[in-house]
Amino acid sequence: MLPPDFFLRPVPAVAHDLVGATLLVDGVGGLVVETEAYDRHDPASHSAAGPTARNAAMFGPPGHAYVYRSYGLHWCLNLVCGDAPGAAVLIRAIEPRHGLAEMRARRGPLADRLLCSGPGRLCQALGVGHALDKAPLDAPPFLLRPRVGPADVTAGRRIGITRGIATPWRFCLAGSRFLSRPAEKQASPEALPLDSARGKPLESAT
DNA sequence: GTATCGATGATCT
DNA sequence: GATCATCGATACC
Repeated sequence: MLPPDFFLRPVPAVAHDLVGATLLVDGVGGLVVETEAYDRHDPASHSAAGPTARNAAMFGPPGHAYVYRSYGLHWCLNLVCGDAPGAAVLIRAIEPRHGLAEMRARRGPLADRLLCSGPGRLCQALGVGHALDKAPLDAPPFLLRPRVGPADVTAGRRIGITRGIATPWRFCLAGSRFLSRPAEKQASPEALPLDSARGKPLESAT
């Protein structure tokens, strides 16, 4: 179980700390390896324009799920959290650890690395759908266990959005083979000259 | 390896 | 009518 106030902190901190946590739905799931943070003052967020029927869960109590349909065919799972209403963490990828047979039955006979490597894929693999919108995360079918040891977590730009693209609120477990896409290179001081020559440096958040 | 495109439907302008 | 917090197939390098 997670500490009671785990979800009451600023969204980027929660998104960061969810990397390495274990997430199961009816016993099926594994290690969270990729997350993204969204909040009310974020043009990329569903909550940016205020409460609507779809995003109601984001304005409800933290510690509950926000599940929405994406592109008409996929489901995406968020964990509502933050120190103000309208914030949530999108779960983008999981390293499959439990219920592999169930996942393959739902997803097809795919390679393990393709089972949960994307927000739509993981929802299909774990059986997450609209029925779990607004469901509490501290009760069945959910099971959330915090990360045990230290983890090497990278921050980078979020994926698949057209606004707020500079905000580095995507968090990945470094070196994981189960990400939806590779993590961005981290701007370490020594590598800066090389990285700058190769690509654009991250712009600052806000 | 990257690029592009169609599926498909709720949501919002 | 346009826009998606996506995925999988296909074409090409």
